[in-house]
Amino acid sequence: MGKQITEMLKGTLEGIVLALLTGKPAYGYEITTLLRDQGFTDIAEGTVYALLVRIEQKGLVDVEKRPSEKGPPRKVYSLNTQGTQELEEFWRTWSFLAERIEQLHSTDRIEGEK
Amino acid sequence: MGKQITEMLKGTLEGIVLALLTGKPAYGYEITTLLRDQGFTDIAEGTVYALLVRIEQKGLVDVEKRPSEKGPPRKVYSLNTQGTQELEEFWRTWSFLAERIEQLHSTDRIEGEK
DNA sequence: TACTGGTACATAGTATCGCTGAGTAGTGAA
DNA sequence: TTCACTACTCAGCGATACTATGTACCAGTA
Repeated sequence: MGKQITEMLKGTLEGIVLALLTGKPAYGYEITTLLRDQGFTDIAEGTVYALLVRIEQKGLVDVEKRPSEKGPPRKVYSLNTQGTQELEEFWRTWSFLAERIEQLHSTDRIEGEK
Repeated sequence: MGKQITEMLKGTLEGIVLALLTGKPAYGYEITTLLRDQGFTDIAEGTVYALLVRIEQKGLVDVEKRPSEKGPPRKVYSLNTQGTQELEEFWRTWSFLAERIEQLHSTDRIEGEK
């Protein structure tokens, strides 16, 4: 997919992860595989963990440590009130951007047909 | 709009500018005002000029210097073949991302209604 | 003349964020 | 013991947008 997606994920990946956490707490490794399942095959593990540290420090999630049947204990993240607000703000920002870009996309196509 | 949009623009602003240039060459100052008109009110002039330098160095645009009636000469940028290809790649990447995020958005709304 | 404001471009320094690459550790199966 | 999967951590890097500032040209006006 090239390098474009890397830059495009900046600012959106956080929202994507917050959205994944809506209603269903999850731990880092689980989130990574969820992302891979959804088509983001190239997202590095390290990226996800770093992001989780960030949103925890921003106070957007609550963390609970739980033992795992296999492997080290898990850190389970769940969206709190502040995280929910941040997610809503994310959707507003995303919609703003997406609307304008889609508009450019359609006018581009019309130009192209001339 | 906060800082979310700043991060979200990374990777998309270049595509936005390339799209603006489709079929109609433009110069930096003009592009800045175009962006402002389209709702991107907070984009700094410096950001646009830096981006234009970048896409010129990448060879995505052709540049022509033209005198202005008012003020210093303008640098008029026009999309070339390579730029057009880059823009097409941008649309593919954007569609990939937008589809997945919109899907998350809809499932989020459904979750929220429960 | 001096000043203001609009036009037009440029750039040094900073912060953010995702990626690379490597490492640590626990578990179970071959 | 070796491998593979699970699970988390971290140092260093590169790309990009923002801040702040500067240069320069022109027109109107007090």
